[in-house]
Amino acid sequence: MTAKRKPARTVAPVPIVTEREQRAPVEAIRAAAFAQFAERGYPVVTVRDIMKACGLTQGALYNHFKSKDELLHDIIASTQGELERLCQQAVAGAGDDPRAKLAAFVRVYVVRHCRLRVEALVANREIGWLGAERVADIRRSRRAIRDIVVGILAEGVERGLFDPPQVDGRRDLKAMAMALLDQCTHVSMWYGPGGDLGEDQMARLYADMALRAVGAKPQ
Amino acid sequence: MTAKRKPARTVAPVPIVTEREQRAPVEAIRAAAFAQFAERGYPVVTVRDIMKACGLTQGALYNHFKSKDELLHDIIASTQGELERLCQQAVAGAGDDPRAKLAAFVRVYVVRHCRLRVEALVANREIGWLGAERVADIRRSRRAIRDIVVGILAEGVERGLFDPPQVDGRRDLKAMAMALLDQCTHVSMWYGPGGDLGEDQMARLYADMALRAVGAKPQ
DNA sequence: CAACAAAGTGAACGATCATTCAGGGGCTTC
DNA sequence: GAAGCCCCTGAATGATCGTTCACTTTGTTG
Repeated sequence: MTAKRKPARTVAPVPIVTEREQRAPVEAIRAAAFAQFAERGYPVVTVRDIMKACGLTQGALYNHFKSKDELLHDIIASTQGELERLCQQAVAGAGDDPRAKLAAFVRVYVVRHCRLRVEALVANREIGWLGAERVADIRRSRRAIRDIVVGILAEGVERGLFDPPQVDGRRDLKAMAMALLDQCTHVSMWYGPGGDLGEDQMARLYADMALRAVGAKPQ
Repeated sequence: MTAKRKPARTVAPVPIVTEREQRAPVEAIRAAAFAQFAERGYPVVTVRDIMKACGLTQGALYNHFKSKDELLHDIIASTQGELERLCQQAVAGAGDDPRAKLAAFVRVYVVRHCRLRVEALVANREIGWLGAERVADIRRSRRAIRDIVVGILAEGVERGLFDPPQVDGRRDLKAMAMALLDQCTHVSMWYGPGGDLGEDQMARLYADMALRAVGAKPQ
Protein backbone atom coordinates (compact mmCIF):
# COMPACT_ATOMS: atom_id res chain seq x y z
CA MET A 1 0.00 0.00 0.00
CA THR A 2 2.64 2.53 0.99
CA ALA A 3 5.27 3.01 -1.63
CA LYS A 4 8.38 2.17 0.34
CA ARG A 5 11.64 3.43 -1.02
CA LYS A 6 13.56 0.18 -1.13
CA PRO A 7 17.31 0.57 -1.26
CA ALA A 8 17.33 4.23 -0.46
CA ARG A 9 18.88 5.39 2.72
CA THR A 10 20.86 8.15 1.20
CA VAL A 11 18.50 9.82 -1.26
CA ALA A 12 16.77 13.09 -0.63
CA PRO A 13 13.68 12.26 1.38
CA VAL A 14 11.54 15.14 0.19
CA PRO A 15 9.96 15.25 -3.25
CA ILE A 16 12.54 17.13 -5.28
CA VAL A 17 11.28 20.40 -6.71
CA THR A 18 14.42 21.68 -8.28
CA GLU A 19 17.86 21.71 -6.84
CA ARG A 20 17.78 25.38 -6.19
CA GLU A 21 14.19 26.23 -5.53
CA GLN A 22 12.98 23.67 -2.98
CA ARG A 23 10.56 25.14 -0.52
CA ALA A 24 11.76 25.35 3.01
CA PRO A 25 10.64 22.22 4.82
CA VAL A 26 8.94 24.47 7.34
CA GLU A 27 6.52 25.54 4.63
CA ALA A 28 5.85 21.97 3.63
CA ILE A 29 5.09 21.10 7.24
CA ARG A 30 2.75 24.07 7.57
CA ALA A 31 0.89 23.12 4.42
CA ALA A 32 0.56 19.48 5.39
CA ALA A 33 -0.62 20.41 8.86
CA PHE A 34 -3.22 22.79 7.45
CA ALA A 35 -4.62 20.17 5.17
CA GLN A 36 -4.74 17.42 7.75
CA PHE A 37 -6.05 19.58 10.59
CA ALA A 38 -8.80 20.85 8.32
CA GLU A 39 -9.80 17.42 7.17
CA ARG A 40 -9.56 15.43 10.38
CA GLY A 41 -9.10 17.80 13.29
CA TYR A 42 -6.11 18.64 15.44
CA PRO A 43 -6.35 16.04 18.20
CA VAL A 44 -6.60 13.03 15.92
CA VAL A 45 -3.90 14.11 13.48
CA THR A 46 -0.64 12.70 14.72
CA VAL A 47 2.80 14.16 14.32
CA ARG A 48 3.61 11.04 12.36
CA ASP A 49 0.76 11.76 9.93
CA ILE A 50 1.89 15.29 9.25
CA MET A 51 5.50 14.39 8.71
CA LYS A 52 4.72 11.40 6.56
CA ALA A 53 2.75 13.73 4.29
CA CYS A 54 5.95 15.74 3.84
CA GLY A 55 8.03 12.64 3.24
CA LEU A 56 9.73 12.99 6.61
CA THR A 57 9.61 11.15 9.90
CA GLN A 58 8.20 12.21 13.26
CA GLY A 59 11.38 13.40 14.84
CA ALA A 60 12.10 15.94 12.14
CA LEU A 61 9.22 18.12 13.28
CA TYR A 62 11.14 19.15 16.36
CA ASN A 63 13.90 20.69 14.29
CA HIS A 64 11.39 23.36 13.26
CA PHE A 65 8.78 23.61 16.01
CA LYS A 66 8.99 23.18 19.74
CA SER A 67 5.83 21.09 19.90
CA LYS A 68 2.67 20.10 18.07
CA ASP A 69 0.93 22.86 19.98
CA GLU A 70 3.36 25.48 18.74
CA LEU A 71 2.83 24.28 15.20
CA LEU A 72 -0.92 24.79 15.52
CA HIS A 73 -0.50 28.22 17.00
CA ASP A 74 1.95 29.18 14.30
CA ILE A 75 -0.39 28.38 11.45
CA ILE A 76 -3.48 29.84 13.10
CA ALA A 77 -1.73 33.03 14.12
CA SER A 78 -0.37 33.72 10.67
CA THR A 79 -3.79 33.23 9.08
CA GLN A 80 -5.56 35.29 11.70
CA GLY A 81 -3.03 38.10 11.53
CA GLU A 82 -3.36 38.39 7.80
CA LEU A 83 -7.14 38.37 8.06
CA GLU A 84 -7.07 41.23 10.53
CA ARG A 85 -4.72 43.18 8.30
CA LEU A 86 -6.94 42.60 5.25
CA CYS A 87 -10.04 43.77 7.11
CA GLN A 88 -8.43 46.98 8.33
CA GLN A 89 -7.12 47.66 4.86
CA ALA A 90 -10.49 47.06 3.23
CA VAL A 91 -12.24 49.50 5.54
CA ALA A 92 -9.50 52.10 5.29
CA GLY A 93 -9.66 52.05 1.50
CA ALA A 94 -13.44 52.32 1.24
CA GLY A 95 -13.84 56.03 1.69
CA ASP A 96 -15.93 57.84 4.23
CA ASP A 97 -19.40 56.35 3.87
CA PRO A 98 -20.21 53.68 6.48
CA ARG A 99 -22.29 51.84 3.89
CA ALA A 100 -19.28 51.56 1.61
CA LYS A 101 -17.14 50.54 4.56
CA LEU A 102 -19.49 47.78 5.63
CA ALA A 103 -19.87 46.51 2.08
CA ALA A 104 -16.13 46.50 1.52
CA PHE A 105 -15.52 44.73 4.80
CA VAL A 106 -18.03 41.99 4.08
CA ARG A 107 -16.82 41.50 0.53
CA VAL A 108 -13.21 41.09 1.56
CA TYR A 109 -14.11 38.90 4.50
CA VAL A 110 -16.33 36.59 2.48
CA VAL A 111 -13.98 36.28 -0.46
CA ARG A 112 -11.21 35.37 1.89
CA HIS A 113 -13.30 32.76 3.66
CA CYS A 114 -14.34 31.24 0.35
CA ARG A 115 -10.90 31.20 -1.17
CA LEU A 116 -8.85 30.16 1.84
CA ARG A 117 -11.47 27.78 3.10
CA VAL A 118 -9.00 25.36 4.58
CA GLU A 119 -7.11 28.00 6.51
CA ALA A 120 -10.29 29.61 7.79
CA LEU A 121 -11.67 26.29 8.87
CA VAL A 122 -8.62 25.46 10.90
CA ALA A 123 -8.36 28.92 12.40
CA ASN A 124 -11.98 28.88 13.50
CA ARG A 125 -12.42 25.30 14.57
CA GLU A 126 -9.16 24.31 16.19
CA ILE A 127 -8.45 27.25 18.44
CA GLY A 128 -9.79 25.37 21.40
CA TRP A 129 -6.86 22.97 21.40
CA LEU A 130 -4.34 25.69 21.97
CA GLY A 131 -2.96 26.13 25.43
CA ALA A 132 -4.35 29.04 27.41
CA GLU A 133 -1.35 31.28 26.82
CA ARG A 134 -1.27 30.77 23.10
CA VAL A 135 -4.98 31.30 22.60
CA ALA A 136 -4.97 34.79 24.04
CA ASP A 137 -3.59 36.76 21.10
CA ILE A 138 -5.85 34.93 18.67
CA ARG A 139 -8.85 35.98 20.69
CA ARG A 140 -7.55 39.51 20.81
CA SER A 141 -7.37 39.61 17.04
CA ARG A 142 -10.92 38.30 16.77
CA ARG A 143 -12.20 40.94 19.11
CA ALA A 144 -10.36 43.56 17.08
CA ILE A 145 -12.15 42.44 13.94
CA ARG A 146 -15.48 42.46 15.71
CA ASP A 147 -14.80 45.97 16.94
CA ILE A 148 -14.15 47.14 13.41
CA VAL A 149 -17.68 46.08 12.56
CA VAL A 150 -19.13 47.58 15.72
CA GLY A 151 -17.37 50.84 14.85
CA ILE A 152 -18.84 50.93 11.36
CA LEU A 153 -22.32 50.22 12.69
CA ALA A 154 -22.04 52.91 15.35
CA GLU A 155 -20.87 55.46 12.84
CA GLY A 156 -23.66 54.57 10.45
CA VAL A 157 -26.27 54.92 13.16
CA GLU A 158 -24.86 58.20 14.35
CA ARG A 159 -24.95 59.68 10.90
CA GLY A 160 -28.46 58.42 10.27
CA LEU A 161 -27.38 56.10 7.47
CA PHE A 162 -28.18 52.84 9.26
CA ASP A 163 -31.43 51.98 10.96
CA PRO A 164 -30.77 48.62 12.59
CA PRO A 165 -33.50 46.59 14.26
CA GLN A 166 -34.38 47.38 17.84
CA VAL A 167 -35.71 45.16 20.56
CA ASP A 168 -37.70 46.80 23.29
CA GLY A 169 -36.48 50.15 22.05
CA ARG A 170 -32.82 49.27 22.44
CA ARG A 171 -30.14 48.25 20.00
CA ASP A 172 -27.28 45.82 20.56
CA LEU A 173 -24.64 46.60 17.99
CA LYS A 174 -22.28 44.04 19.44
CA ALA A 175 -24.81 41.25 18.95
CA MET A 176 -25.47 42.47 15.42
CA ALA A 177 -21.80 42.51 14.62
CA MET A 178 -21.47 38.96 15.93
CA ALA A 179 -24.42 37.86 13.83
CA LEU A 180 -22.92 39.34 10.66
CA LEU A 181 -19.52 37.87 11.38
CA ASP A 182 -20.90 34.41 12.19
CA GLN A 183 -22.76 34.45 8.93
CA CYS A 184 -19.70 35.38 6.90
CA THR A 185 -17.23 33.23 8.78
CA HIS A 186 -19.11 30.00 8.36
CA VAL A 187 -19.26 30.27 4.62
CA SER A 188 -16.00 28.35 4.86
CA MET A 189 -17.88 25.39 6.31
CA TRP A 190 -20.00 24.69 3.31
CA TYR A 191 -18.95 26.81 0.31
CA GLY A 192 -17.42 24.89 -2.54
CA PRO A 193 -16.16 26.21 -5.86
CA GLY A 194 -18.58 23.86 -7.61
CA GLY A 195 -21.67 25.62 -6.22
CA ASP A 196 -24.05 27.95 -7.98
CA LEU A 197 -22.22 31.11 -7.03
CA GLY A 198 -18.60 32.13 -7.46
CA GLU A 199 -16.57 33.80 -4.74
CA ASP A 200 -17.29 37.29 -5.95
CA GLN A 201 -20.97 36.59 -6.28
CA MET A 202 -21.05 35.19 -2.77
CA ALA A 203 -19.28 38.30 -1.56
CA ARG A 204 -21.84 40.59 -3.18
CA LEU A 205 -24.75 38.51 -1.91
CA TYR A 206 -23.47 38.68 1.64
CA ALA A 207 -22.67 42.38 1.42
CA ASP A 208 -26.20 43.01 0.20
CA MET A 209 -27.69 40.96 3.02
CA ALA A 210 -25.58 42.81 5.58
CA LEU A 211 -26.64 46.23 4.30
CA ARG A 212 -30.26 45.18 4.40
CA ALA A 213 -29.93 43.71 7.89
CA VAL A 214 -28.58 46.95 9.32
CA GLY A 215 -31.21 48.99 7.53
CA ALA A 216 -28.84 50.98 5.34
CA LYS A 217 -30.47 53.88 3.53
CA PRO A 218 -30.27 53.68 -0.28
CA GLN A 219 -27.02 55.15 -1.52
CA MET B 1 -10.19 17.44 46.50
CA THR B 2 -12.50 14.64 45.48
CA ALA B 3 -14.82 13.50 48.23
CA LYS B 4 -13.87 9.87 48.52
CA ARG B 5 -16.39 7.60 50.16
CA LYS B 6 -14.15 5.89 52.67
CA PRO B 7 -15.46 2.63 54.06
CA ALA B 8 -18.08 2.17 51.43
CA ARG B 9 -17.75 -0.69 49.09
CA THR B 10 -21.29 -1.81 49.29
CA VAL B 11 -23.29 1.41 49.15
CA ALA B 12 -25.11 2.65 46.14
CA PRO B 13 -22.44 4.34 44.00
CA VAL B 14 -24.65 7.01 42.48
CA PRO B 15 -25.69 10.11 44.38
CA ILE B 16 -28.95 9.05 45.95
CA VAL B 17 -31.93 11.08 44.85
CA THR B 18 -34.69 9.22 46.54
CA GLU B 19 -35.17 5.53 46.73
CA ARG B 20 -37.94 5.53 44.24
CA GLU B 21 -37.09 8.33 41.88
CA GLN B 22 -33.42 7.95 41.02
CA ARG B 23 -32.70 8.96 37.47
CA ALA B 24 -31.61 6.16 35.24
CA PRO B 25 -27.81 6.10 35.10
CA VAL B 26 -28.12 6.37 31.35
CA GLU B 27 -29.42 9.89 31.79
CA ALA B 28 -26.61 10.80 34.14
CA ILE B 29 -24.11 9.54 31.59
CA ARG B 30 -25.77 11.52 28.83
CA ALA B 31 -25.72 14.68 30.89
CA ALA B 32 -22.11 14.29 31.93
CA ALA B 33 -21.04 13.56 28.38
CA PHE B 34 -22.85 16.63 27.10
CA ALA B 35 -21.15 18.86 29.61
CA GLN B 36 -17.69 17.47 29.08
CA PHE B 37 -17.88 17.25 25.30
CA ALA B 38 -19.06 20.84 25.18
CA GLU B 39 -16.32 22.09 27.41
CA ARG B 40 -13.34 20.13 26.17
CA GLY B 41 -14.24 18.38 22.94
CA TYR B 42 -15.00 14.77 22.15
CA PRO B 43 -11.55 13.40 21.35
CA VAL B 44 -9.88 14.61 24.53
CA VAL B 45 -12.67 13.63 26.89
CA THR B 46 -11.98 10.11 28.07
CA VAL B 47 -14.47 7.48 29.02
CA ARG B 48 -12.94 7.64 32.49
CA ASP B 49 -13.69 11.36 32.70
CA ILE B 50 -17.33 10.93 31.82
CA MET B 51 -17.92 8.06 34.20
CA LYS B 52 -16.05 9.68 37.05
CA ALA B 53 -18.38 12.65 36.70
CA CYS B 54 -21.28 10.26 37.30
CA GLY B 55 -19.57 8.61 40.24
CA LEU B 56 -18.95 5.42 38.27
CA THR B 57 -15.95 3.74 36.72
CA GLN B 58 -14.97 3.31 33.10
CA GLY B 59 -16.29 -0.17 32.56
CA ALA B 60 -19.83 0.73 33.53
CA LEU B 61 -20.28 2.74 30.36
CA TYR B 62 -20.43 -0.42 28.33
CA ASN B 63 -23.49 -1.63 30.20
CA HIS B 64 -25.39 1.19 28.52
CA PHE B 65 -23.64 2.00 25.28
CA LYS B 66 -21.76 -0.11 22.82
CA SER B 67 -18.94 2.39 22.49
CA LYS B 68 -17.90 5.97 23.06
CA ASP B 69 -18.84 6.62 19.46
CA GLU B 70 -22.37 5.33 20.02
CA LEU B 71 -22.70 7.54 23.07
CA LEU B 72 -21.82 10.61 21.02
CA HIS B 73 -24.24 9.66 18.30
CA ASP B 74 -26.97 9.04 20.83
CA ILE B 75 -26.75 12.45 22.42
CA ILE B 76 -26.33 14.32 19.16
CA ALA B 77 -29.16 12.47 17.45
CA SER B 78 -31.64 13.11 20.23
CA THR B 79 -30.83 16.83 20.25
CA GLN B 80 -30.93 17.10 16.50
CA GLY B 81 -34.16 15.19 16.23
CA GLU B 82 -35.90 17.40 18.70
CA LEU B 83 -34.60 20.50 16.95
CA GLU B 84 -36.01 19.30 13.65
CA ARG B 85 -39.35 18.55 15.27
CA LEU B 86 -39.44 21.98 16.92
CA CYS B 87 -38.72 23.73 13.64
CA GLN B 88 -41.43 21.90 11.74
CA GLN B 89 -43.87 22.60 14.52
CA ALA B 90 -43.01 26.30 14.62
CA VAL B 91 -43.57 26.70 10.91
CA ALA B 92 -46.74 24.64 10.88
CA GLY B 93 -48.25 26.72 13.63
CA ALA B 94 -47.43 30.09 12.13
CA GLY B 95 -50.28 30.35 9.69
CA ASP B 96 -50.07 30.92 5.98
CA ASP B 97 -47.93 34.01 5.57
CA PRO B 98 -44.29 33.21 4.68
CA ARG B 99 -43.21 36.25 6.66
CA ALA B 100 -44.83 34.85 9.78
CA LYS B 101 -43.37 31.42 9.03
CA LEU B 102 -39.84 32.76 8.69
CA ALA B 103 -40.14 34.86 11.82
CA ALA B 104 -41.53 31.95 13.81
CA PHE B 105 -38.81 29.64 12.57
CA VAL B 106 -36.01 32.03 13.45
CA ARG B 107 -37.45 32.81 16.86
CA VAL B 108 -37.77 29.16 17.83
CA TYR B 109 -34.39 28.31 16.40
CA VAL B 110 -32.60 31.14 18.18
CA VAL B 111 -34.30 30.64 21.52
CA ARG B 112 -33.39 27.00 21.43
CA HIS B 113 -29.77 27.75 20.56
CA CYS B 114 -29.56 30.26 23.38
CA ARG B 115 -31.22 28.10 26.00
CA LEU B 116 -29.68 24.74 25.14
CA ARG B 117 -26.33 26.21 24.34
CA VAL B 118 -24.40 23.20 25.54
CA GLU B 119 -26.40 20.72 23.52
CA ALA B 120 -26.26 22.88 20.41
CA LEU B 121 -22.55 23.32 20.76
CA VAL B 122 -21.91 19.63 20.92
CA ALA B 123 -24.32 18.80 18.12
CA ASN B 124 -22.73 21.34 15.81
CA ARG B 125 -19.09 20.97 16.69
CA GLU B 126 -18.55 17.31 17.35
CA ILE B 127 -20.32 15.68 14.43
CA GLY B 128 -17.05 15.22 12.65
CA TRP B 129 -15.92 12.59 15.11
CA LEU B 130 -18.77 10.25 14.31
CA GLY B 131 -18.12 7.34 12.05
CA ALA B 132 -19.34 7.68 8.49
CA GLU B 133 -22.43 5.55 9.02
CA ARG B 134 -23.56 7.37 12.10
CA VAL B 135 -23.06 10.82 10.65
CA ALA B 136 -25.43 10.22 7.77
CA ASP B 137 -28.75 10.67 9.52
CA ILE B 138 -27.57 13.75 11.36
CA ARG B 139 -26.69 15.34 8.05
CA ARG B 140 -30.04 14.34 6.67
CA SER B 141 -31.79 16.11 9.51
CA ARG B 142 -29.70 19.23 8.92
CA ARG B 143 -30.57 19.23 5.27
CA ALA B 144 -34.22 18.84 6.19
CA ILE B 145 -34.05 21.95 8.36
CA ARG B 146 -32.29 23.86 5.63
CA ASP B 147 -34.96 22.81 3.17
CA ILE B 148 -37.66 24.14 5.47
CA VAL B 149 -36.03 27.54 5.17
CA VAL B 150 -35.54 27.22 1.43
CA GLY B 151 -39.20 26.33 1.12
CA ILE B 152 -40.31 29.39 3.05
CA LEU B 153 -38.07 31.62 0.97
CA ALA B 154 -39.32 30.14 -2.29
CA GLU B 155 -42.93 30.56 -1.27
CA GLY B 156 -42.32 34.14 -0.20
CA VAL B 157 -40.66 34.99 -3.49
CA GLU B 158 -43.39 33.32 -5.49
CA ARG B 159 -46.10 35.26 -3.74
CA GLY B 160 -44.22 38.52 -4.10
CA LEU B 161 -43.75 38.94 -0.36
CA PHE B 162 -39.97 38.52 -0.33
CA ASP B 163 -37.51 40.37 -2.53
CA PRO B 164 -34.18 38.80 -1.69
CA PRO B 165 -30.91 40.17 -3.04
CA GLN B 166 -29.81 39.10 -6.49
CA VAL B 167 -26.35 38.71 -7.91
CA ASP B 168 -25.99 39.05 -11.64
CA GLY B 169 -29.74 38.84 -11.96
CA ARG B 170 -29.97 35.46 -10.22
CA ARG B 171 -30.93 34.40 -6.72
CA ASP B 172 -29.49 31.55 -4.69
CA LEU B 173 -32.05 30.66 -2.06
CA LYS B 174 -29.96 27.77 -0.80
CA ALA B 175 -27.02 30.05 -0.06
CA MET B 176 -29.34 32.52 1.63
CA ALA B 177 -30.84 29.81 3.78
CA MET B 178 -27.38 28.67 4.80
CA ALA B 179 -26.42 32.21 5.67
CA LEU B 180 -29.46 32.66 7.88
CA LEU B 181 -28.95 29.30 9.56
CA ASP B 182 -25.24 29.88 10.16
CA GLN B 183 -26.08 33.16 11.78
CA CYS B 184 -28.67 31.66 14.10
CA THR B 185 -26.79 28.46 14.86
CA HIS B 186 -23.63 30.13 16.07
CA VAL B 187 -25.40 32.20 18.64
CA SER B 188 -24.67 29.21 20.82
CA MET B 189 -20.95 29.90 20.49
CA TRP B 190 -20.98 33.24 22.21
CA TYR B 191 -24.35 33.97 23.78
CA GLY B 192 -24.40 34.05 27.54
CA PRO B 193 -27.31 34.75 29.86
CA GLY B 194 -25.31 37.62 31.35
CA GLY B 195 -25.28 39.61 28.12
CA ASP B 196 -27.26 42.70 27.21
CA LEU B 197 -30.12 40.81 25.62
CA GLY B 198 -32.29 37.99 26.93
CA GLU B 199 -33.19 34.93 24.89
CA ASP B 200 -36.46 36.34 23.67
CA GLN B 201 -34.88 39.62 22.74
CA MET B 202 -32.16 37.81 20.83
CA ALA B 203 -34.86 35.83 19.04
CA ARG B 204 -36.70 38.97 17.99
CA LEU B 205 -33.49 40.68 16.89
CA TYR B 206 -32.55 37.77 14.71
CA ALA B 207 -36.04 37.39 13.28
CA ASP B 208 -36.00 41.05 12.37
CA MET B 209 -32.61 40.75 10.71
CA ALA B 210 -33.76 37.73 8.74
CA LEU B 211 -36.90 39.46 7.46
CA ARG B 212 -34.86 42.45 6.41
CA ALA B 213 -32.23 40.28 4.71
CA VAL B 214 -34.80 38.55 2.54
CA GLY B 215 -36.51 41.82 1.67
CA ALA B 216 -39.84 41.03 3.29
CA LYS B 217 -42.57 43.51 2.43
CA PRO B 218 -44.07 45.30 5.45
CA GLN B 219 -46.81 43.23 6.97
C1' DC C 1 40.37 16.98 3.27
C1' DA C 2 38.89 18.07 7.96
C1' DA C 3 35.61 20.40 10.72
C1' DC C 4 31.22 22.05 11.68
C1' DA C 5 26.37 23.05 11.74
C1' DA C 6 21.81 22.01 10.13
C1' DA C 7 18.44 18.59 9.49
C1' DG C 8 16.56 13.74 9.23
C1' DT C 9 16.31 8.87 11.14
C1' DG C 10 14.06 5.52 13.82
C1' DA C 11 14.20 3.17 18.18
C1' DA C 12 12.78 4.00 22.70
C1' DC C 13 10.11 6.01 26.70
C1' DG C 14 6.41 6.91 29.60
C1' DA C 15 1.77 8.05 29.46
C1' DT C 16 -2.83 7.28 28.24
C1' DC C 17 -6.60 5.54 25.56
C1' DA C 18 -10.98 2.56 24.44
C1' DT C 19 -12.38 -1.70 25.30
C1' DT C 20 -12.70 -6.43 27.50
C1' DC C 21 -13.60 -9.48 31.15
C1' DA C 22 -13.67 -12.28 35.35
C1' DG C 23 -15.45 -11.48 39.75
C1' DG C 24 -18.93 -9.82 43.03
C1' DG C 25 -22.56 -7.25 45.25
C1' DG C 26 -27.77 -6.25 45.67
C1' DC C 27 -32.22 -6.87 43.60
C1' DT C 28 -36.57 -9.45 42.64
C1' DT C 29 -38.91 -13.85 42.10
C1' DC C 30 -39.77 -18.24 43.30
C1' DG D 1 -32.85 -19.06 50.94
C1' DA D 2 -31.74 -20.32 46.34
C1' DA D 3 -31.62 -18.74 41.61
C1' DG D 4 -31.09 -15.41 38.24
C1' DC D 5 -30.47 -10.92 36.54
C1' DC D 6 -28.80 -6.31 36.31
C1' DC D 7 -25.22 -3.47 37.19
C1' DC D 8 -20.67 -2.09 38.79
C1' DT D 9 -15.62 -2.83 39.73
C1' DG D 10 -10.93 -2.57 38.54
C1' DA D 11 -7.10 -5.02 36.58
C1' DA D 12 -5.54 -6.24 32.10
C1' DT D 13 -4.84 -5.79 27.01
C1' DG D 14 -3.02 -3.98 23.04
C1' DA D 15 -2.56 0.04 20.58
C1' DT D 16 -1.04 4.70 19.88
C1' DC D 17 0.46 9.18 21.23
C1' DG D 18 3.95 13.28 21.81
C1' DT D 19 8.44 13.77 22.71
C1' DT D 20 13.45 12.60 23.27
C1' DC D 21 17.85 11.23 21.77
C1' DA D 22 22.05 9.05 19.95
C1' DC D 23 23.42 8.62 15.50
C1' DT D 24 23.89 9.55 10.52
C1' DT D 25 23.71 12.24 6.33
C1' DT D 26 24.39 16.49 3.75
C1' DG D 27 26.28 20.78 2.41
C1' DT D 28 29.31 24.57 3.48
C1' DT D 29 33.48 26.66 5.00
C1' DG D 30 38.36 26.85 6.05
